[in-house]
Amino acid sequence: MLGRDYHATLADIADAAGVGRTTLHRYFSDRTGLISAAIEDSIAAIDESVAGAAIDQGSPIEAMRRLVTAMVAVGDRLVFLFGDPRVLEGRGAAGTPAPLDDPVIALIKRGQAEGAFDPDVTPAWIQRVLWSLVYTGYQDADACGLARHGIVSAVIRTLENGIHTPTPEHRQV
Amino acid sequence: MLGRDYHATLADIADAAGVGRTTLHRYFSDRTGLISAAIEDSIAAIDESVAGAAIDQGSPIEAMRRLVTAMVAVGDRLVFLFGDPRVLEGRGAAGTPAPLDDPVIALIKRGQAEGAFDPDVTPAWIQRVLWSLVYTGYQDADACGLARHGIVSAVIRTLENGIHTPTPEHRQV
DNA sequence: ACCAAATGGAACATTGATGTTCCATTAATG
DNA sequence: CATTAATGGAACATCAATGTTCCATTTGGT
Repeated sequence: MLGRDYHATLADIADAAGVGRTTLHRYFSDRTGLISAAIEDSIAAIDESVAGAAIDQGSPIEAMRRLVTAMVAVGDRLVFLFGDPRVLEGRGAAGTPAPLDDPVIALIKRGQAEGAFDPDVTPAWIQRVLWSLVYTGYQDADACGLARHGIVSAVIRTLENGIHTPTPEHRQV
Repeated sequence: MLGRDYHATLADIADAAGVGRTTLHRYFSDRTGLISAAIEDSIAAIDESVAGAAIDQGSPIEAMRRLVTAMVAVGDRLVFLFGDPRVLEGRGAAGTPAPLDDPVIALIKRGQAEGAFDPDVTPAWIQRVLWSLVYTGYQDADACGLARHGIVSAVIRTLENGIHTPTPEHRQV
């Protein structure tokens, strides 16, 4: 709910959750508390999903495909956390830099070192591209004529080859 | 300003513009009026920039490169118009579908027909990818170690080739 | 210098979201 | 069935953003 609209009213959220606004306040002291709880929950879910992808193992390309799959699976959490820059704003200096930044950057650097990924762009750029394609795939799936299960393959395909017609050596399954 | 934060306070906007809040109200009857004016202005600027790219001429790849350049040049307007889905929400049925959808889709279809672009994904998907890369490039330029002038080339490079190490036949200038 | 227009600040009413309190109703547990 | 906890609704105070009015000041043109 907060992922779809970060400024949703507490009344709307309560309605969407099927509870009264009073009950919502009983569980979360104030709006900040609710947001914090949602952030913690989302980070945990994302961490778990990404950890399951074991991106430090196997070939970088295969690892990246597993990562995309894992990210799309928790797309709603990603949209919530990173869709509105204000969500994670107060957390920059404090603790976690971002839930999954470090292992992803490590994977990208490994892929560049092994010759799998474009070495002429920064790892940070590749990371943003990854994120933005996952976001786009998850967010605009229906607008792009993509079925839910088609998101992952479309994201992987475009992430790996861009929009050019694939060359034989880069063709994937 | 509204592009950075769609929910910016009128007082903040007035401050950023270097005028008093009263003066702001004198030019725009209410917040809706201000938003509308900003939308009109942004659409005009985008239309002008994209028209200058003449994407119906030349090879699809060259046209797409010109389009990316034109889009990055009006990145702030794009961020404002499409960054928050609420901005253009009330305009769906009324008039313009979106300022530049049709010519871009036409370019993509032409590129697919001529064998330049991946024919196995929908034009709508390619369009979203294009938009999301431009958005990412414009928005996160500094976080990705990209100088302002490096955005266009990074976006084009990744859009065309993905994150794979480029093959000789696909290498660009 | 003078006048007209525009500006910015202050004060005010209004609105919507929020947080709180109280109470009736419902669900769960013995 | 009786007791207890949880729930949802209503009412209220608070606060921030908004829109309005009024007035002193500044700006620009003559």
